[in-house]
Amino acid sequence: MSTRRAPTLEDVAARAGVSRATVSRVVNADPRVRATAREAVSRAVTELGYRPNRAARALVKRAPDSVAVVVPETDQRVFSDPVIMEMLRGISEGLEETPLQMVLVLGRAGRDTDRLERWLRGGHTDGAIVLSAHLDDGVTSALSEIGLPTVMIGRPPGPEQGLPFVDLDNVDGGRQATDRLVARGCRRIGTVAGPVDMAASRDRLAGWRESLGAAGLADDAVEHGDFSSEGGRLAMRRLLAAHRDLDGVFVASDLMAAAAVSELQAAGRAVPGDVAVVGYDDSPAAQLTVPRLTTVANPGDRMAREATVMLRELLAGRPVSSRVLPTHLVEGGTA
Amino acid sequence: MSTRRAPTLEDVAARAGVSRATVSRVVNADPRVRATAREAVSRAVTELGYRPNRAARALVKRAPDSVAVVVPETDQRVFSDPVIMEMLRGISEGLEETPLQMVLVLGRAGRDTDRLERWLRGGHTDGAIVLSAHLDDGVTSALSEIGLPTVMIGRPPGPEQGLPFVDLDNVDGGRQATDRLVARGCRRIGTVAGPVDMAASRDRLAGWRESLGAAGLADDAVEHGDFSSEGGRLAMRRLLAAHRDLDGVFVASDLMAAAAVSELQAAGRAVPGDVAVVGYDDSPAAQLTVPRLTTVANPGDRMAREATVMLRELLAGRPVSSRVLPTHLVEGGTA
DNA sequence: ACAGTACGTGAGAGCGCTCTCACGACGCGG
DNA sequence: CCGCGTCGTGAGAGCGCTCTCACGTACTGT
Repeated sequence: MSTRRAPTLEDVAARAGVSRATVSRVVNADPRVRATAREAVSRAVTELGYRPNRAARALVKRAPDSVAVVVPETDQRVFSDPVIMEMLRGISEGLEETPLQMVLVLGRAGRDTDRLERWLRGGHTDGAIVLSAHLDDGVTSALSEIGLPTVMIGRPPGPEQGLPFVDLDNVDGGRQATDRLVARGCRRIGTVAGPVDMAASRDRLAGWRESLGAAGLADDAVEHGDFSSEGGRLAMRRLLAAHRDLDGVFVASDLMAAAAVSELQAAGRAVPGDVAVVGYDDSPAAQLTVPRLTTVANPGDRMAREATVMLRELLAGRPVSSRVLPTHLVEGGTA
Repeated sequence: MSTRRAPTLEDVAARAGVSRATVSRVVNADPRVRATAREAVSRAVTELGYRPNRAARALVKRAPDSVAVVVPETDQRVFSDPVIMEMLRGISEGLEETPLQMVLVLGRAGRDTDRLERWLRGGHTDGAIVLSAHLDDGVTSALSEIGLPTVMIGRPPGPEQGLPFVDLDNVDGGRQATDRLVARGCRRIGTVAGPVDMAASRDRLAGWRESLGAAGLADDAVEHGDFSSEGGRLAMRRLLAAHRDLDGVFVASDLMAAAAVSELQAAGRAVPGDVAVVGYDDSPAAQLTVPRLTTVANPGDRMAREATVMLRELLAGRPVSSRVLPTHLVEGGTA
């Protein structure tokens, strides 16, 4: 019943009748080992159930082996955000072919910042990817100070910390969405924007303004939602109450857009007949609406994947610069 | 510009004028070091920016240092499930005070099972926690075969693999919800159940049946939804069409319940006046409804936290048995 | 005054692995 | 038949850390 020591290279070597070095070569697929020796080793490995000790290996080859994925779980919003999961998947896929492990670090800014910072300083990982949908929470400044190779997903709000980021072009996304409404002939275009403290919301709103400005239309019909379904419904209701002549609306998230569409229909407006709607995210869940939402692609997984590429560059000692990925409109039936 | 070697214990020792052992003691907060020595070391540590090498440390103290958190991302459903995030947070919190790192492993069953299994066999971590909201995907059997200390969150559907699990008492939850409707005087009670392939849905449905059976009421008003808002709305619509005399509904998730409430209201039924509704999850997002949902607590974070406790027992070599945590009704205004 | 007992410290042996280096056994051309 | 290159292999030196053990040194009690 004693938990017997795990077999080591030494044990395998003894069993196979070769030296440690040879076993190491076989395990690491070094070609210059005679076939007979290789087989003997392989047999010994399986017989003993040998598994290389990760720590020992990491100790000697000083290569990076793990990256922290920091999710500053600031509030309930992030929490229910499917995009977070999508990004995690993107990172996971981007790291798939590398020996890098993805160490998840959750923490609520404010409450956990100290702990988080201490942990990051602890040198547990060789790099970090920060999902920063939010206002600066102290973590980013800590990271840039520590000097840990870091990539931010989503342009950090507030002053630049000098950390490279990947982001999607939310300004252009908002513009494309609104351009579509304009091109359709809408003259009175409102927007259900996202939370004011998120860079993505602000950018989409800016894009909406730019498009309207270029078209010479008014840009005063704005209501903010919290990116949730219910928030979208309420914002749409307020928007409609304040501007009864609305014939087009850009809603800054699909979840909100789906709710907005049903709110409009409940109010007796045909979509897109009376009011055209463009959403944002191209999220699968919100594509169940009838008619299917016209929306803007917002591939969080691609962004995340890009972040892993950048981080690997950093780990290799090469400098990287921030990237802003293009978005595009996804055709649907609501605009 | 050469990437100079990171400072080691040796360097710190030299700078502080003590031995490696003393530095090690200071770093590890060993009390038996004279204050003066301790200060000298601390100073040297900060001056040099010394950070202990995790690999070396792990090599010598053969203590477990990381656990895999396997999220079998089977389909879109999990993806948008806020409960997953809640569980991740619970695990994160449960591991907070331990040296264990949380290594996230995402993988879609089927497509990624091989890769996942290979990875798990690779011995990258010392244990695993599996978020198993789904039908068996091969990962669990692999884990029980490998012998890696593992705890499942959510009772695995299908045959027991001998792996310990934590779960919430969904049968009792369904029963409590329905008992409430019965106690309120409802005589014609339907349910919007969850997906048929999930243990949690099946258990809640079973609880609903038990309660109705005990009360001598019919249990034929059943519709299934996919746990999404839209799915709940549609299921409610079908349920109402099939059973116009409904005076009570147990909806197996808050997201669906919120949609069901608005669907009922749209159909001209007062809630809870004409039809009483009980949801499930006590999710913050779905608590925004007016009136506030009467629902069943479903603390994923507590379950996850319990899983970390169990895993730590396993890692310490002690046997553990599965646990089913109690749930309770949360008062609201819809029943 | 001396043994006994802390207590703080340093020397040094590993932990399991990789990797360089050297060495013997070949095969080749001259 | 000798020198040379090639190939497969083993010996052994670390990687950075922890931890045991032994050794002062400074207290106690008698």
